[in-house]
Amino acid sequence: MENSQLKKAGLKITHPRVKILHVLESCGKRHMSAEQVYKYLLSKKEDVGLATVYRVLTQFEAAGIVTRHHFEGGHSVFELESGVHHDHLVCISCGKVEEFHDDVIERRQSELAESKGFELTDHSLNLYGKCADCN
Amino acid sequence: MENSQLKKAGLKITHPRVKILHVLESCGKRHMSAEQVYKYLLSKKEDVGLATVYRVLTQFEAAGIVTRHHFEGGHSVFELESGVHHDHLVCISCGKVEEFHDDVIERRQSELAESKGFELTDHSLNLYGKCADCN
DNA sequence: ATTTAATTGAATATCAGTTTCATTGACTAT
DNA sequence: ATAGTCAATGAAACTGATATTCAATTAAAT
Ligand SMILES: [Mn+2]
Ligand SMILES: [Mn+2]
Ligand SMILES: [Zn+2]
Ligand SMILES: [Zn+2]
Repeated sequence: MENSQLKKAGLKITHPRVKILHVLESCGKRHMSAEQVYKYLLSKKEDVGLATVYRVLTQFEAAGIVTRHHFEGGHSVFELESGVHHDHLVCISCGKVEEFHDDVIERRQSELAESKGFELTDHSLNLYGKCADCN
Repeated sequence: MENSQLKKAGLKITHPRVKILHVLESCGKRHMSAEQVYKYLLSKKEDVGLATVYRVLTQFEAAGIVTRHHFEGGHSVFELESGVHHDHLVCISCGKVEEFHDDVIERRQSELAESKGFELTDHSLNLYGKCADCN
């Protein structure tokens, strides 16, 4: 179960870590801010401090358990690492997030970086617009 | 000269606004944070408050005079609106920023959004890596 | 020159996120 | 199971980027 993930990452099996991981796995939203995770836990009467949520999410990121994204508006959102790289399409009206992966774009990015002499380590591609429901 | 840009945007021609616009046009760096603009002005003995720099840059953005970007690391960077859309390649080591435009990527983005039923309004694509000098 | 509404700088507030520190709790070795 | 040890926690204080408030100033209109 979840605990093996923590064990493998060299993290002690603590109540907050187990709960936070569980939220990410089972609450339905794939992309959540620290604030959202915290409030969700509160609503479930789980007693976890906000500082701990931030700390644990950062540890999970370092351990490769989650990925952090910076969408518009400053605050980070986290999602369980799926193992498959993808980018995001975000509805500016309702906040819905769709994921996509496009080989053509990925390849072009690499070519571009190479042509400028850059050794690419990372990229972020976010498309913003209004989703079908919000139009 | 610069003043017509302000006039056109319906902004009064004030000392801070003229100075800030002038920095963006003539200081050499195309991409600057509010902090950088502020310090540059200080170094030139121009007496402009930091709050004003933030305020004016935000007004310039609303007026379409500058574009704001959110690169990794929290703080916004601004550049004069060139009229030509482009994306960015950022060196994570020295901070150098290269601009690029790729029709293939742009087209694919539109297609992707459309296929998901999104009406695209904006996007941000940033590539991060180490530039030739930093390798 | 006078009027008036916009703009400014300094100080204060905000907001997400981080750090500190005393307390609690998870593993380890009996 | 028990005790010992060090990591993890929660609350509160702090941070850094940016926004807001407000009294004083200033650009434009008269
Ligand atoms: Mn995702
Ligand atoms: Mn640019
Ligand atoms: Zn929507
Ligand atoms: Zn570099």
